[in-house]
Amino acid sequence: MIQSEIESRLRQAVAQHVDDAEQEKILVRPCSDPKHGDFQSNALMALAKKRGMNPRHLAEKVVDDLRLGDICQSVDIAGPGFLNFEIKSKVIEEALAAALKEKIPFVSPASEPQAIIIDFSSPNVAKPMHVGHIRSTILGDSLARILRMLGHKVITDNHIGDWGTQFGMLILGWKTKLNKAALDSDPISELERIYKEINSDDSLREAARYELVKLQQGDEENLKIWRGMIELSQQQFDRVYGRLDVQFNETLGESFYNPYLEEIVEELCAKNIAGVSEGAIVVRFPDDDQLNDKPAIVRKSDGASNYTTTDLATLRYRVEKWSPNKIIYVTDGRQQLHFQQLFKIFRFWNNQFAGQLQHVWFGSILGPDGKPFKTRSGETVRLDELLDEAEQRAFKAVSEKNPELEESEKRTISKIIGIGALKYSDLSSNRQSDYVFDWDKMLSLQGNTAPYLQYAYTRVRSIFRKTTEPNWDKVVINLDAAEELSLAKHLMSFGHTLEMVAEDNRPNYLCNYLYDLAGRFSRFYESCPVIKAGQAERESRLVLCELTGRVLQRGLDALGIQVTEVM
RNA sequence: GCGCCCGUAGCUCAGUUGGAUAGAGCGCUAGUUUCCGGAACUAGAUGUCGCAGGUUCGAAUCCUGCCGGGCGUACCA
Repeated sequence: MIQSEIESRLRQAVAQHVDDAEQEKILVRPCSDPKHGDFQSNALMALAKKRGMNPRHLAEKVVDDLRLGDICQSVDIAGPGFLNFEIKSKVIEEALAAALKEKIPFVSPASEPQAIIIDFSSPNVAKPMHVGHIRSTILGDSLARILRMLGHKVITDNHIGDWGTQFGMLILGWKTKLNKAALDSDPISELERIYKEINSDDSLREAARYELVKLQQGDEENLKIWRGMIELSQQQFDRVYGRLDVQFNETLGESFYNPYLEEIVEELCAKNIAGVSEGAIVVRFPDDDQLNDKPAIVRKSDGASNYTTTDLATLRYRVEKWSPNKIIYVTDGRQQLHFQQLFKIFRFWNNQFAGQLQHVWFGSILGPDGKPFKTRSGETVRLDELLDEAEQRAFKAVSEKNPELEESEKRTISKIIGIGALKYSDLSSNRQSDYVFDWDKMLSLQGNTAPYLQYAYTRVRSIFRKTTEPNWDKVVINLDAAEELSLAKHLMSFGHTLEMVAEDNRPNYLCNYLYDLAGRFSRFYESCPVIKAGQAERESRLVLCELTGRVLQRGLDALGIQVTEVM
């Protein structure tokens, strides 16, 4: 990568003048404004400031020692100490030629691959998956794809909610209220119905608790019912994940960790990490300004453990099984306090673990009224119904645009467009913002949407249906037009964009990059004829088309979105 | 009360170590098609970046205070 090459040479040059320079802060970025050049570095100003040096003077000395003649046309110092680099077009042309041979163009694998566990989705047994699961599922899957693309070993881990007091009610309902026919036709709705029926009747509370105790004590009948509910739920999960094209390496329920909960609480007490308070066992954080009045319960006063304990057991299991460098939890922002506590307790408890623990949180999905997204009747929106609607709306759009397509082809395309639009609308905004769910916007097929990117891809493919593919090894690349150079330079920063996404766990950087790419391609497409050009120019431009197509396809794939030849 | 997050164009949102003149889409106005998919492209108008201080050569970004909103805050996850 040219960018990282400039960066490493700049670091060397800086080291000759500032021996204690923070190397990792010396960064080279694409220019914010192309008139300044191709790449820029702002690092010297901060570096000089911290040491009371004159930034401009430092820049001059560093540039004197910087050997970039083989890459750069020019290296300029601007304003108070910006460094601006202009790349030789020959170097760009060589980079494109090299990219044609790379498996993933413009991406170099991480120099130190890491083992990273991503915990996301986490649906609950006997409940329908709903909009609340969509952000976690889509974000987590995208992060997994991106980290894998960068060469890391990723373990996707689905932590299923298969345990808790609700199972007392569900088992009681199963035994006394179950409608077999309804269970056969729509098991999840029936499970939801019996749960609600029991839950709304206070007189059944004791009986439900009794069923729960029996389940916890290993009663055969109740265990069988419980396993049946898990099985039915897993079928539902698999259908949804299949439609979303999401896969997990590991799927374990909370119940898997039940055998370890007691020993963990005892160990925490033995190590004086936890203590008794108001009948419960809690961990306190007296040394932490933020948590000193926020104890975490690890055993409730009724003797049962809660999710903090389960999560500790899960953490220990994962650390032992996978020895990860990093564990990422993708959940709603409302769980921030829980994860702060969890990570702190785990550090007290297991001080050998050197990996990172990250809580990657996201905001809520709101309806058009600005309140949490619900159906008109106030129910939570089921995920399968949401996917149905996305596909139906896309089908309508595809049918209007391309009525002559076969029915089955329209179906296939509208799945790609509909699911893609849904995913993209979620991934393209800053994950920490709440976002307003808007069908028309995500499928409006204009602006920063998946269909716009997919459309750009179909235009690339359309060109190749009308011409013969050149021998890529022999094409002489020659970039003259401003639109060609603008497109080519942007293509080159694909890998850097993925790295930034991985750094902050923010796929919206990639969305912005792809949107920018599609725009540059459209401008190139408008002003640079490909098929009608003479052979040399045509083949050179076909390289740009081919690489744009590959980067769009890989980039969308990193978001879990597919492309289509026609739409 | 305490903690976290948010407040950027009429609407929905971006904004990469603090960095160069704050950007998109929608909507609005005016254009572009003998040419590879017009689901496109070009041009134009629109901002006290919630308010007030501070740090800095430089602040939407960092610090302090205030206003407004969302969420969390011991036995749900």
